[in-house]
Amino acid sequence: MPRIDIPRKSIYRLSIYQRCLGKLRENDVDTVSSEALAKAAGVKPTQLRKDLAYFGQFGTRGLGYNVDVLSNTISEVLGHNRLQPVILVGVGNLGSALLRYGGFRKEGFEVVAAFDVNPKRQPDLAIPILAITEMTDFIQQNQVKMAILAVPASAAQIVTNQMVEAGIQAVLNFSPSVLDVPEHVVVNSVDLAVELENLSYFIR
Amino acid sequence: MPRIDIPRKSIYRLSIYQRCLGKLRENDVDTVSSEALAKAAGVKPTQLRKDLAYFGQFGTRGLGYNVDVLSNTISEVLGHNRLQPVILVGVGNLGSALLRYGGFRKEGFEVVAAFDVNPKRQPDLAIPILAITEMTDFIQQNQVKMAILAVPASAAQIVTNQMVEAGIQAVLNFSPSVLDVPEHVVVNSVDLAVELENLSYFIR
DNA sequence: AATTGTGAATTGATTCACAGCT
DNA sequence: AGCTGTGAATCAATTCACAATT
Repeated sequence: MPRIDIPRKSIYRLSIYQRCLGKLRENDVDTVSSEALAKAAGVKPTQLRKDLAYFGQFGTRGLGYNVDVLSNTISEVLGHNRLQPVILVGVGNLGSALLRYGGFRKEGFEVVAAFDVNPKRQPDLAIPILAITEMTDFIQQNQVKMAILAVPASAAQIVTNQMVEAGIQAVLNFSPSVLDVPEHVVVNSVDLAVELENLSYFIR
Repeated sequence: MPRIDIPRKSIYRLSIYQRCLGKLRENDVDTVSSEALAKAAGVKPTQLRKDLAYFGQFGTRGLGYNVDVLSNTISEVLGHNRLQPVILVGVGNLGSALLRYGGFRKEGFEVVAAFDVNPKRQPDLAIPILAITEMTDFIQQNQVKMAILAVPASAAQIVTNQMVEAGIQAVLNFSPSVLDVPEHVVVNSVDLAVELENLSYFIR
């Protein structure tokens, strides 16, 4: 599978298309043109078609795309047809908000456990909050591959090393720090302060 | 100022460099080479130099960069020397976590008010939570230019229109939707589900 | 001797333009 | 006739290679 040399941004856009297709589905639309879908996703039609072309041919010339078929195909490409288990590390403000945030499940992810240095009880949450010392075992026993990291910058690299050691292959990093990971591990960082700073540059 | 045609990613990286410089400062380092700083920021030295070159020449050949000088310069470029007021709209799980998250202030942003359809009291917060009907006036009276949007997808576009109408020029969007805004408004979107989906693609 | 600053080369992503289906 | 799929062309970002400077 030529996962390499497909632009990462294309993969991002696939998720956006997927969400737009979901809405069309709800409205019982069954066919959509690249023009209409692109508009909903905020991109150009040619870009949408190019993005899809990396994975095959899913449309019908003269007609457009079948909403269900395309949606299923994208699900398959993104590899989230079955529920993917995720752990969350760092149950501070942001961490606990993310736990409560239901949006993941709908998209095929399940936060199966959370870890913190001091695992104070959060009784309104269905998910167990465990001591960080139990993390390695948990990852290994449950074959977890994905982690959400919401610890302070000072702990980020240490915790990451531990997770990677235990078998984590993908990290969604909310800590304001640059993580150093081996080749085979993917990191996506969401840095709130950086996003704000970036915006402030663009307001003249 | 040729703010146009400077890659947006360069601006992002400037923020990262800035943070690394902060750490060096704390450790009383006063000179740093492009190589060392680039390493800390997770980029190549040439890229760092190119990024800086968009704005001028700040280094000394044979020596490197003065940490204070460079840091101040970047602050100036990013335009956050003075505290920038920000409003937050949508005080749900994510929204209230963001309010509690102190990280913004340190980086030059102050959340001056929060808005929600039903402004239930959150007594532990220093910031007033106001009805969304008061938003327009507040924006205009306080000349607020930046907003953090944390409402559900269904409300996102409507609220955005209202904010933009009132004078907001930059939006940090946490809602899972593609926002349609006029030319002069900047949007940065952080879509948690999309980030996870993206990661899940890369774990074979 | 060391390290920046930068034009040229390269690599990558987007858009165009149109051939190919239905 | 309409809309997809795609090679070619353009546009953008990164990296190289080295001249310039301290």
